[in-house]
Amino acid sequence: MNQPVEFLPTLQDLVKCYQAFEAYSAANIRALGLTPPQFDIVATLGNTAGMTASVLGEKTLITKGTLTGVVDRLVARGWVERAAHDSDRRCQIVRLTPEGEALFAKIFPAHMAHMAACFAGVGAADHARWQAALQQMEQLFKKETP
Amino acid sequence: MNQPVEFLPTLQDLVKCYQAFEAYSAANIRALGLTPPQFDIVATLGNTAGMTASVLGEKTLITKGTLTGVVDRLVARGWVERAAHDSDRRCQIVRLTPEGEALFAKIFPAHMAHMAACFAGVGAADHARWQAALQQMEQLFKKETP
DNA sequence: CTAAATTGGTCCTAACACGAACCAAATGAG
DNA sequence: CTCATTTGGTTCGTGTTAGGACCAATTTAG
Repeated sequence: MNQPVEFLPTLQDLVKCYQAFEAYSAANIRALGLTPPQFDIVATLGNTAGMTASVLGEKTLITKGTLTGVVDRLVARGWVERAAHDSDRRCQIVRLTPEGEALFAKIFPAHMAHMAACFAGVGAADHARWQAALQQMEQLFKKETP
Repeated sequence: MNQPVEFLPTLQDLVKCYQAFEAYSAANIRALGLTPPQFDIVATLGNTAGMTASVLGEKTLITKGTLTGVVDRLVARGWVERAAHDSDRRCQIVRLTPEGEALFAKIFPAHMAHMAACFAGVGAADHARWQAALQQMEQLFKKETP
């Protein structure tokens, strides 16, 4: 263990890369009038018939306690609604309202275009390399997580 | 614009990789008794004579409004103190107390060891590939950020 | 079938994030 | 020198976050 910091530059690059992405993406989402978690939920619900809150939490990686509040604010703005589940009375189906669908149709393509601008001129080989690297690193952390 | 989602898997992998790291790291930091931002600040101040709040904010990527509160809590726990700047009366020097230095000496190596466990068996070539990939991607976002 | 364990959501607390408004000190232009 | 601008920090409002306590509905074990 003579070089305890050999991996630090790798981690610093990971953090800097992620934060650069996050800053770039979040600025546009806020300009579109919502917060990143709100966009995440609207994008996940778009073009679906809705899903239970727990499934929505899994897809968006938002914990259930947080999800309640985020969905509350989207309901208050009229973009999302809760409905009862047919067979399991514990479940809440969360889905977009017609206004929410209209919002999705407007902002989702806009945000995709904003992100696509970053990747102009990037080829499939680059994507393959990056995805391989990221997936390898992800496994490093997951294999140590109990 | 026929393939508007070609880059999406890359972004999803970035997010998943970062969140796997964050979850693994944060769990250990909380087990050590502080929050990730608090650890960040203690680690940044460790083995220094202190620095102004604005420099500390730049190094830790914590905005100044947030920094006030995080430093407040560290001061309340006796690990950090504020001192006047010699020549500029607007500045606050933030630095570790002796108790803060002792904390740093205890938890910083512990957390490094915890992170090093993930990278057992990873060679320099892997680090080089990953760092290159992350730096390339970071530039994609930075060059589009005004 | 009844009791225990699990699951789905909500509520609570402490902490963080960001931006904007604000104040005091320092710097600049005239 | 004097006023306008910039800089360093604090404060405030809204929203996000994790985790835990909690409750009701469901499933499992015996």
